[in-house]
Amino acid sequence: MNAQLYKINDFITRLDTETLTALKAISVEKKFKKGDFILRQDEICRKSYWIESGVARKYYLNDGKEITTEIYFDNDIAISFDSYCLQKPSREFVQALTDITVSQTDFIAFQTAKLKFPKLETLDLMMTEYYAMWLEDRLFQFHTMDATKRYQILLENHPHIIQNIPLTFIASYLGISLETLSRIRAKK
Amino acid sequence: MNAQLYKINDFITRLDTETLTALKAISVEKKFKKGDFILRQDEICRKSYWIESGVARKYYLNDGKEITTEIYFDNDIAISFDSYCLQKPSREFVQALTDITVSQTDFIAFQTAKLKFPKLETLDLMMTEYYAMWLEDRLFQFHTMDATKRYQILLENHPHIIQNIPLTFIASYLGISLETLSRIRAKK
DNA sequence: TTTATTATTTGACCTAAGTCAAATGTATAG
DNA sequence: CTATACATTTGACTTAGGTCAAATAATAAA
Repeated sequence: MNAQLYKINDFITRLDTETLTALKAISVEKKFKKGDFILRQDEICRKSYWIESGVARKYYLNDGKEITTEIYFDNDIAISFDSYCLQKPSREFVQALTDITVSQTDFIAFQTAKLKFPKLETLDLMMTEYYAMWLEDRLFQFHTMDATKRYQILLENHPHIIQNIPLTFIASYLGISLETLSRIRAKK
Repeated sequence: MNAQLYKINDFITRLDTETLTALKAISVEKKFKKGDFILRQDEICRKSYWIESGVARKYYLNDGKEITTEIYFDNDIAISFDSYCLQKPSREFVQALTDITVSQTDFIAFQTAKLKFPKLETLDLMMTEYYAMWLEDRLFQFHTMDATKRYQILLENHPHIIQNIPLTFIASYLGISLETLSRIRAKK
């Protein structure tokens, strides 16, 4: 577990019960089936989705081609970030890749709860910091590593990714073509 | 100006004078000369640097080669993000590319001020959201655009960048070689 | 099962961008 | 003003990865 996740975990375990209760009060468990859309392009992302089980992905269309930007596993939070923050139409889709269970929290309810429970604002900040660090790391990979290296790192962090997920999504997530990914896998 | 910047600006103009005074009280104006290091690798990033005038860059070393990750202009905030958030040694350098003036704010002083003035925590969140959106956009460019397109977009957003800044830094920032950038410029 | 349908692999060829090397241009220090 | 260092351009060649097309696998549906 990385340092920021540790920090977040630690913070949550120290939360007072009132704050925790308030958070639980605005969250609902939901289920989606494989292939279901959790969010579509042009919709406003009015909820955050904490993945309890299953796999999902986020993607957008670029010249009609799907570009997968994130693959979500257990304990990841799925949102279209700018759509959520600014409550504007999303450029991205979020889709279940397997049957999944999520804990869904309403944006407005969360904003309201933060006013009463300032520690939720701190939690929000910490999670946003975590996302920014994740983006920095991903950008670093695009900036300095070739396709093979990026694939190796993905495998190290998510060895199970090859079991569940069609290659197209993985290739797109890595920013390479399907064929190139197939060739990388064939070697070694 | 993008929507998030607008949101931040709006928030700042509505801040009560106590909060504003508290923020000013922990900020100091500083000057650096061209070439000076504002932050070195392995140092902890204990300050944030609001650029008032001049140009700076952030970079890290990868196999002995400098990779420029960000170029800062007026009103940008320079920090090594994870070093600042986690107060751990920085992997990045921050260096003045021209003589610059910054408003420098101490990390610990800011954390303390946030406890007394909760609106500073909200401001912190908004600025972190802004950084995450900026990273998402940059990642999008690496994910979907070729070198020429990325250069064009950089030029649109920062037409003055070619006046001041050596090509090596720009090429590195765009993730391409110096020679390729020179050829892109020669065309068109 | 058999047949569709969807995933993955493999081959042949092409292109964007990298590398190495040399030439030219532009600053800056004496 | 000249010399030395640094920046940029240009050329020749290489390579990672893309594209298009066809061949297999593997699933799901009938």
